[in-house]
Formats: sequence, C-alpha cells, structure tokens
Amino acid sequence: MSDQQNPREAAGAANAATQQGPDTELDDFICFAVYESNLAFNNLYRSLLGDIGLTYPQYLVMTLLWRRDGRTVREIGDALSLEYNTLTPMLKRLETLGLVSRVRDEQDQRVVNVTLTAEGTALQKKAQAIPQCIAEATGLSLTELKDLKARLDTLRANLRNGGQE
Amino acid sequence: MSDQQNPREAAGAANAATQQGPDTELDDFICFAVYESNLAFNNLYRSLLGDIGLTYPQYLVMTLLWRRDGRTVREIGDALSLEYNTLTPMLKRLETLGLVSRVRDEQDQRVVNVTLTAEGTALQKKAQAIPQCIAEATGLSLTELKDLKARLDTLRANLRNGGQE
DNA sequence: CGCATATCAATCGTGCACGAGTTAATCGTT
DNA sequence: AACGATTAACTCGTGCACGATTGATATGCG
Repeated sequence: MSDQQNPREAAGAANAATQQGPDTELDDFICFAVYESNLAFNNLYRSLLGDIGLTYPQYLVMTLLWRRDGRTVREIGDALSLEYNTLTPMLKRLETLGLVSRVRDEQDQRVVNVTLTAEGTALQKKAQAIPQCIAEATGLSLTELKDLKARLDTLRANLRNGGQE
Repeated sequence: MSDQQNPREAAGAANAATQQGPDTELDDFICFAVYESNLAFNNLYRSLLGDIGLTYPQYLVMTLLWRRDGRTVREIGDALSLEYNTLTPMLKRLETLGLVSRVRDEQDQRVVNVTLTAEGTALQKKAQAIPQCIAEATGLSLTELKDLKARLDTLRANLRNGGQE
C-alpha cells in the first residue's frame, strides 16, 4: 500500500491549504503528536490496568490517595485538572468498587472527603508493577524522559496561560 | 494558598509508595505530562473551534479532507488511529452538520466514501487562523516545536510496539 | 442579624474512545 | 459455483471530559 498515512498528512493541512509557508506547517503537528501519544498511553494503560479493574483516570485518582490519603473532591480536581462533573461520577464508581469512601465534612458540609477503604489501600500492591512497565514501554532513557517531561510541562503552562487571555 | 498541587504529586506516587528509589519516580510523570498537555490542547481547541462549531476530533477529520478530499472511513481511522465505532457516529454528526457526505462505494459496497460538501469546503476559510493561534499559544519556537514533535513521535512509536508484545 | 455573594458538589446533556458483538460484502480456495 | 475466511462498517454499552444549570452550605458586609 503506497498510501502512507502519517501525522504530517493529518495535521499539516494548513500549509497546503492556506499557502502560509513552512512556518505554519508545524502548528498542528505538535497537538496531533500529543493527541496520538495520549491515545497510545491510554491504550497501554488499558491493557495494564484491566487486570486490576481500573481505568487510567481512576488509577490517577488512586495514585493521589495512595500518596496522601484523605482529600476533598476539589483537591483531586486541582491535582488532575478535572471538574466536579467529571470527578463526581468517577468517584462514585470507585466507591461502588469498594475502593474509596465519600463522606461529608463535619466542619464544612459543602465538602466531600474522599478516603481509601482497606480494599483500596490493598490494591496498591497489585499496581506496584505498573510504573515500571510504563517506563519500559516508552523505550526512552531516564534522561530522555526527564527532558521530555520538562518540555511538556513548559508547553502545558504556556497553553493554559495563552488560552485564558 | 500553600497547598501547591503540581503534577509531581499526582504522578510521582510510585516513589513514596513503593520505596523503589528515584528511578521509578518518573515513570508516571511522562504519561501524566502527556495527559495534561492533551487536556490543555483540548480546552484551547474548544475555545478556538467553538466559533465554527467543530470539536477537536472533528477538526482533525476536516483537516484530512481539506488536504485530500474523498477518503474511506478506514483511511480516516488509520490516519487518526481511531476505530470505526468512534468514527461512524462522528462522521454522521459531520454529515448532519452538512459538512461531509457519506456514500457507499460503487465497486465495493462494503466501503463508505467520505467527501466534503460545498459547505464543508467553505468552512476551511474560517479555520485558517487556527493553526497560527495554536502555534502562538504554545509559546515555543519553531525549533522547539520541531524537536518536541520528534520526541513524541518516537515515544508514540515505542508505546505502540511495546503495547502489543 | 440578614442578605448578597462565593464556594462545593451534583445533575443533565453532548461528544469522544473503545471493547464486544453483528451484518453485509468481498476474497480465496477448492 | 460454493463456501469458509476476511474485511468494512455499524450498533450497543461503559466511562471520561466538559458546558450549563441547580442546590445547599458557608462567608462577608452593611
């Protein structure tokens, strides 16, 4: 098959379309590369997390709680850049799975505190191998990963600032 | 507020949790960085594309067709790494919007050919400014973007290979 | 105190992404 | 020609992500 599909074709349309020269050819490249990398991570996590019955976003929440138990919905949302309308159903699913408990705060009745159950704490053991698997699957050295992360963090910070102007 | 939530806290849990040393501390970092960058891009595109009534994945499909009109569902899926069960409803929405038409292939009745309508072609003009906006929002130089894209492409290729072993 | 305002969380509706399963058309082999 | 295997597309169900809206609690200010 000679119809070679690469990201260039998908994201580089601006050049062919608007004749703005090679400078704009990269614009969509980077977002498409991020989009595709995210899809690839999602699929990898799906296969790794399927055994323990978590989705990737659920795993991120559990990871937060394993690191420090007892957080409000807002704190979790801040950490993961997610809104209540995403988190509330997700936390309810984790509650249904018996991994966390959701309890109204005594002092401030508006707040819901999310804590690990014994089962939720125990699950950490089964998830131990996952970070190592992910790191190996990237095929990158520690130095490369560190560097790539730093660049992505810069990108993300810029996007958030620029998007709100 | 001293409760500074950063990606480190969300994705670096492996270290504190499993005491495996600094080497595993980065494992989840990179996927989280990609996850957050993707969220940031999605939100940026949402604000930019809201005016012309497209979502980001829809924009990617339109970009493909603007570059070369007349593609099968399979070709679009290959280009975007998406399955039929994602694309079929999406293409139907684009059809409902009057931007594309979906027609069974005469030679091979299994195949559905997707082509731009006049309205779909015309929409390209309104979308012209978007790549430039995105590029500026990244706050990165062309060299930096090019480099970052290359690294992400490598990462993605590795993930796909490693995920299927 | 009393009332406007802000905050926390939840609900509803839409769209993306994928696993699983289905249907219909084509291909390959005999 | 016939029939099993493959391929293209679709449907259904689940979960994530977000805009818009709502409700209930807490805070601030006159």
